[in-house]
Amino acid sequence: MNDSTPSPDAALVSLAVSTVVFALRADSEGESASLRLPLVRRIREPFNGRWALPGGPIDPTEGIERAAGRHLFDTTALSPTYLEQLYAFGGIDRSPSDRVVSIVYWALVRSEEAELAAVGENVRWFAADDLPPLAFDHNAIVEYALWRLRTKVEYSRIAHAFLGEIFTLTELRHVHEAVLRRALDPANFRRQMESSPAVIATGEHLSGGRHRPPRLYRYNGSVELTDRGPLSP
Amino acid sequence: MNDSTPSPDAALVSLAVSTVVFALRADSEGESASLRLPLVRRIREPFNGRWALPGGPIDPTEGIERAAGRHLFDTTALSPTYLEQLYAFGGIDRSPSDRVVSIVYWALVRSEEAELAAVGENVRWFAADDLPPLAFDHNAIVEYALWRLRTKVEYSRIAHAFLGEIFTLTELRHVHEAVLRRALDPANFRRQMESSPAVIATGEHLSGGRHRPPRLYRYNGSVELTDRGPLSP
DNA sequence: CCAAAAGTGTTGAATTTACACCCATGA
DNA sequence: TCATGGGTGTAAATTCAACACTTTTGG
Repeated sequence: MNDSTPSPDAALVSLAVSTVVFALRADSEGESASLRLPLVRRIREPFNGRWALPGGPIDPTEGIERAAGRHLFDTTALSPTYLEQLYAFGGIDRSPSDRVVSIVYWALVRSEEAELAAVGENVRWFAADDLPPLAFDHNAIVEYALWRLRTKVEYSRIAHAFLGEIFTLTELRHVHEAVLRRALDPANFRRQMESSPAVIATGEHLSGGRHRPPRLYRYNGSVELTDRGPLSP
Repeated sequence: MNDSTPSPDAALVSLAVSTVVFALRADSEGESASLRLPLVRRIREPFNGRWALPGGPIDPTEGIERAAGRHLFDTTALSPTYLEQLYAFGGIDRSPSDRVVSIVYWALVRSEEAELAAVGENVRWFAADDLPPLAFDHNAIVEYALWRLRTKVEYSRIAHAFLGEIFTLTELRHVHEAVLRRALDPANFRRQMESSPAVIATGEHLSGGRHRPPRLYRYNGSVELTDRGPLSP
């Protein structure tokens, strides 16, 4: 960026965005849920026919985060509740044909939103920890995104992005448990959450369950969801 | 990256790398040290004459991290001990003339190494928390890099990258104190470091000081410096 | 009234923090 | 021997983790 004149070689490196989108889907019959992500089938070389992360080139008139959101919506009809930059991948052998630098985002969507996704012959959901061989270096990218999600759940409030406006602490705990793949103590989890300013009891209760009606909570809008990089404010 | 054919517009978005380099310099007369970083003066529009982060375009035959290191060496002669990707900046109004996406790295260099930097009319060191108005969005980028450095010092062992092979715990503590800008309890700091596998006592002592000779330590090479992103292994 | 989830209380362990105090050296 | 930084000991405060126990609902 020190040199404002694009080098004559600039066009030889193409720039693209991709997004790793996570949703939570309740396992059949069980209480637990598992992480899933949407992939799109490639319809040209290289890796024709393989599954890949949704994405595409950057339009010169849009910011890169916006480009990620647009490609995601165009291919899957998804609008994530959370979107953050993951990493820029720029190794020279990522693509066998051309040289591509990919700026990858990761995103979270609510389960209801995930239902609306345009699923079809060329768009499908996969279990995040049981993927087929993907195009390019996308398996490694998903691994890294999973690591970031699991790390960040423990110190930020991104888990809320999987839920709606109003939720019970048990629902929130189930999200944490599904992401971290281990059971959490309900009593201690409750105290942790209530001691943080991020969640607020509404005073309402959820009726209709088979047992004691749990309290309902909502997000504290004045608390930032999490740091989303340098451009948050 | 889903579309392997570069769009006809690809050349309209140029791609560059920049690096925020931190070094520690002892303040005159005092015990404390302060963070400094090298900037280069721009010699063309836009922002002609302003100071900016070292960087430049990506060569199609090199990886982006390598490109960052190369530009850094070419303009300042510095070889950092630590280099990690910071963030990709891609807003549409970053540059008044063209559209540039910058992948920014941050780096640490040892003090001795910093002495060797090619300082001149167009390369100078600045105090990290007292910068003039820089070109583009570089002030904001440096702020973010500072935040990352301060955050990461607390849970990783990157502070070692400011020191040589062998060091005393007091030297290491001074690094932490300079980065965090607050005093740390020597007794507790010592225990923290010794309880971690990252540092190992050599058994040697440093003689020549004015007081009791302190023990010398070295890094534990088998412990990763810190996570450097998805490409570490 | 019973089963089961919601929610509270309590205790011991582990960790953090503050600070008193002894040690070893050069001058 | 004294000033000073190197290094150890220790106890209070805080946080964490495990789990017993009480509450509230539907059936």
